[in-house]
Amino acid sequence: MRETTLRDVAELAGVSPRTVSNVVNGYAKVTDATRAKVERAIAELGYRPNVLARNLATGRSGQIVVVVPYLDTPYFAELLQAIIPAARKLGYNVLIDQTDGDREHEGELIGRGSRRFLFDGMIISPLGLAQEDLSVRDPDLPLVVLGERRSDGTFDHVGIDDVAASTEAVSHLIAIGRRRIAAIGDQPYPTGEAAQLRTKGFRAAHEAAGLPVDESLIIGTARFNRIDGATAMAALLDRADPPDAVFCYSDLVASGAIHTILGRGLRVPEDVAIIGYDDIEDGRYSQPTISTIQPDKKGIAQLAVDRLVMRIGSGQPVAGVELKVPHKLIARESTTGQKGGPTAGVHPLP
Amino acid sequence: MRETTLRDVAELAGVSPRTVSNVVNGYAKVTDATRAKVERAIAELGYRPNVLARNLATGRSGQIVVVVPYLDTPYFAELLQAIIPAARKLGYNVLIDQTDGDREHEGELIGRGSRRFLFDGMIISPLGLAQEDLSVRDPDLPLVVLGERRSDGTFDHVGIDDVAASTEAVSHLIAIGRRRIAAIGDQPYPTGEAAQLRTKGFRAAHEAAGLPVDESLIIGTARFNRIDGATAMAALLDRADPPDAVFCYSDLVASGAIHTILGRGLRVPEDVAIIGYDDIEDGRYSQPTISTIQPDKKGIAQLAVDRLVMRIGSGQPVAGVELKVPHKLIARESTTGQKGGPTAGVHPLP
DNA sequence: ATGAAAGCGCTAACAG
DNA sequence: CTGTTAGCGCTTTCAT
Repeated sequence: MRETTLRDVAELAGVSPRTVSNVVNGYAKVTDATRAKVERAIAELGYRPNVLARNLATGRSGQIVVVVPYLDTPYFAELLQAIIPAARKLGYNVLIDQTDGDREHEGELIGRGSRRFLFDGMIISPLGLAQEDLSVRDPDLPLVVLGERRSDGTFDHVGIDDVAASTEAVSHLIAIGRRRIAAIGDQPYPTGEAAQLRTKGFRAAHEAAGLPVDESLIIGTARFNRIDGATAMAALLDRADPPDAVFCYSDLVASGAIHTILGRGLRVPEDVAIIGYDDIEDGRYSQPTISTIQPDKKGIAQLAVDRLVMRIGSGQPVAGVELKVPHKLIARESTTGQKGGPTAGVHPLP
Repeated sequence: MRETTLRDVAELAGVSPRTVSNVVNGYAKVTDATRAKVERAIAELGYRPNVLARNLATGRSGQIVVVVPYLDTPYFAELLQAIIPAARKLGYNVLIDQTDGDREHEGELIGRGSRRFLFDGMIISPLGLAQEDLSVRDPDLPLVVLGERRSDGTFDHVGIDDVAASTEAVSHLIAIGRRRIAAIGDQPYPTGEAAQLRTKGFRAAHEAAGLPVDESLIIGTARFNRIDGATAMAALLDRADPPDAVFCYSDLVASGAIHTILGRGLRVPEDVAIIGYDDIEDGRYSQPTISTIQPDKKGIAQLAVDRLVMRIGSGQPVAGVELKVPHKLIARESTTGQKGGPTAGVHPLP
């Protein structure tokens, strides 16, 4: 049995396809009488518009793609969890791509290539792409960039103020009396802008407190994973003069660092205080709970989707803007040492 | 400037659209000479086929949708991470939906409703849907179900042998000398089949060892999250006769339980041994590392995608089958107590 | 406010 | 092996 088409509906309702289309899309003005007739016909036939046909006719797919380096990194998973419903609410389906931080893969995506018609816009959290790479792309692709890049004026950028957030994190460590503070996660090369902003905050906090920065306490890592934190922390503890606090560039790094510290029989925060970044759910349940910088993930998701849909809607190129979303310092056991029940230190959920 | 179309290519190459289509899709036999001509024209014009048009013509979207309850649950994130490349390799794009375990939402999806033409098939990990609900659905939708359901013969089901795996987990606790073993995560109601299978394994292990089951040690939880584990564990420790081991129905539950135990100044595994389920990455880094049941996630992803694509390809309905994927018991510190470096107890990655 | 008709760009049945 | 041609089902300009 053939699927019922718009034409079938038109016939049954005794109107033209044009009118049915109008009713379905709520377009032009339609008499209440005809609208009722059409709607009855639709109900009777169980008609559902064929999205594929509509896509071809309109030249739009009604889909946006979200590109992240890793899906199983809690931060990105949590972000996606927020983006999907926000997009759905505006009538867009979400396609997901993961790139493993591969520069070529990311580059191909923003160049659009073979999947050109598959999505109307893109939200990307680049890892492998350097700042300049972002400018070499399909200029017609509506684009919103997440994380630590700067807009070149052709796309929007949504993120938190990383330097300010990092400064707060390190200032917090100083405020609780720590003086030998290490940083884990620096990436002093073109694609490591995220990391560099955090290092900048690390320095700023020292300067504000009138403390010198021990350069040897800034440890670089290729990625922001647990293993990186665990390894870097081991190196720090092997020193003759280990730090009494560490600013980790992600909660995952913090988790790895804590693992190493506890594994050596030392205590957190008594021997070494730890603060992370991202406020992933794990940090609220780890032992000890992890102090962190909490970006407003829902805010990021909502803003990114709103801007992207706006860009798609406006046929014209829109000037790219920098959008800052609020963040918050969440002090938990890994710096304060205060114990509590399973939800101690958890920021109240909305 | 108009996009170049297949017709433009045909013209430039001096052949018919039909031939260009053949070349692009590698369909019928084409002379090497004409193929070369066409390919040159394609390159010259920078032609990219319009997926939207192709979709309409073929009646297929080239997309599959993966439906999970929560994206930010590590187990699902890790599974998705495996599914996406597997699907991409077979030429399918992946749409992702999260349902929050909402029965209605899941029901609407397998009924297909308005997005009927948007995807050619579905992989779903149902949470809110009971076994019977799965049978009430669009019979033309190629479907592969993940997790703990049974096939009703119209769809495929991919999963591990939960009863066997659970039995192994509990037998492991018995093998290390524990006798008062609790279970956290039972769900004795229609949508709790996953949980019930694990409870079945829990009983089976006791029976095999000739141990009685203390029914009061089987704790129900609404979900499999950290907070559920933390709360249930607190109740267990409040008893006059607390358990000396706990089988947790997910690693997240285990993580919450450990949080509670350590928070009370008790030790894992000395005072209470813990084993989880799923082998999420967190478990390899938590303190202590968590013993668990490791399902072959890549195997599940590959099998699910393969079967689904096969179903889509065969126009005819295919008899649904039960597909079992291997699992493995991974003993880590939370049961063995052995310490190690950051990767101790980690199952070697492929 | 509604009808008629021309595509959107591709695929595939039907020749040849 | 290749050309011709008729749609896929919807949107949308142009009339009326």
